[in-house]
Amino acid sequence: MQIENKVQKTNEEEVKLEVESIDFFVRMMSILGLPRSVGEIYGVLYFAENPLSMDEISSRLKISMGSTSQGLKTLRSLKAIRTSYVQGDRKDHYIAETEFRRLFSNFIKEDILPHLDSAADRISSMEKHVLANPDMNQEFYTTRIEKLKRLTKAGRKLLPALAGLLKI
Amino acid sequence: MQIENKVQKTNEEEVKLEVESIDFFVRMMSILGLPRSVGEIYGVLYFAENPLSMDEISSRLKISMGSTSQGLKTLRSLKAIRTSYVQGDRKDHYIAETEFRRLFSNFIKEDILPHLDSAADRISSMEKHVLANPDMNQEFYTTRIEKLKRLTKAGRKLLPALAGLLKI
DNA sequence: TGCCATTTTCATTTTTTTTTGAAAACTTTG
DNA sequence: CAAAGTTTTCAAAAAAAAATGAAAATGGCA
Repeated sequence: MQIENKVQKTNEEEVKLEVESIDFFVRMMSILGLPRSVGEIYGVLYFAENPLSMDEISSRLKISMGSTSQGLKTLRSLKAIRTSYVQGDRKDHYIAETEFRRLFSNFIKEDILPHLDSAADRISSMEKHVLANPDMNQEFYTTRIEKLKRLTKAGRKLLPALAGLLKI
Repeated sequence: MQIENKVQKTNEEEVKLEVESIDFFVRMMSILGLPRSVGEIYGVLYFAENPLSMDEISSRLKISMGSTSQGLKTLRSLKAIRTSYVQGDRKDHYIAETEFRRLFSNFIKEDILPHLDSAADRISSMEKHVLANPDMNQEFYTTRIEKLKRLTKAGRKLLPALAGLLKI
């Protein structure tokens, strides 16, 4: 009981701040194509002074344990949060990882680069189709395919470097 | 009739190439959060040797005129396609813009920067809530807010520069 | 100007994504 | 090792996003 109390947002400005934080991260995450609940959870954790358990998160946000569990899983896999041991409490507790640099780097590695890999395969298969048919306007098609190659190559180089440029 | 014929993909390799192109761009666009139909349309146009009209696109893809019109609108607003006049045909005709550098730059300007603008407002409002309540752990909250500021500032600088780095 | 071809809009339907909630699977500890 | 506490999973429900298709708007030209 006293533990819960310590963690509860009691004053008005704190509540308002939390609401804005949630709103902020819901939008941020939605740019990255992540579901609402993921943004909400991160939003709560970002301004939490103490580690929060799953049911504290779930009840503050009024979302189900299922969603909360899923959302925490996603955030964990992006390394956007980490667990933290809390004395005398059996539940897992979570805190936000606030180094955005690392967060982005993980997002790129996990959610973007795999697409680029499969893109490379598809491009070389396109190439085969063009070469297989001498009737096709080779110059036109080859040029277009070259552009795709350059695009994916640039993406593969640039995106991982991007996180490094973020001096946050 | 003869015009339609000229434009029709007649041979097998061409058809296969088109299918792969569509698949490629559907995935690319979905990374950017754009709907399937937008990727399909761009995929058809990317390997089209001649400008295509809306109904050619719609019938090749077997999607409705409504979707096609919407998709073309999106692509136009991203400057990913442009119209091209075709002699003796009253319909509008479209060709793909293949400079990805410009394409990305437009995407960032149109779909990302507006979010960063509204983010800035929200952050300054968060700041007010923290300052309004002296009971709050000022150091903790101020640090977190600083991080958000740096994040959005970095985004605003980095993202537009990103397109410039793409030497495609 | 009025007609016809073409494109856009938008209410409705379809599809996809996300959330819920209850059951199953773990985990800790008495 | 059993019982209670906690977390995960997953089928079903709800919500959100996208596509359809028909009506409205637009545009060109005789």
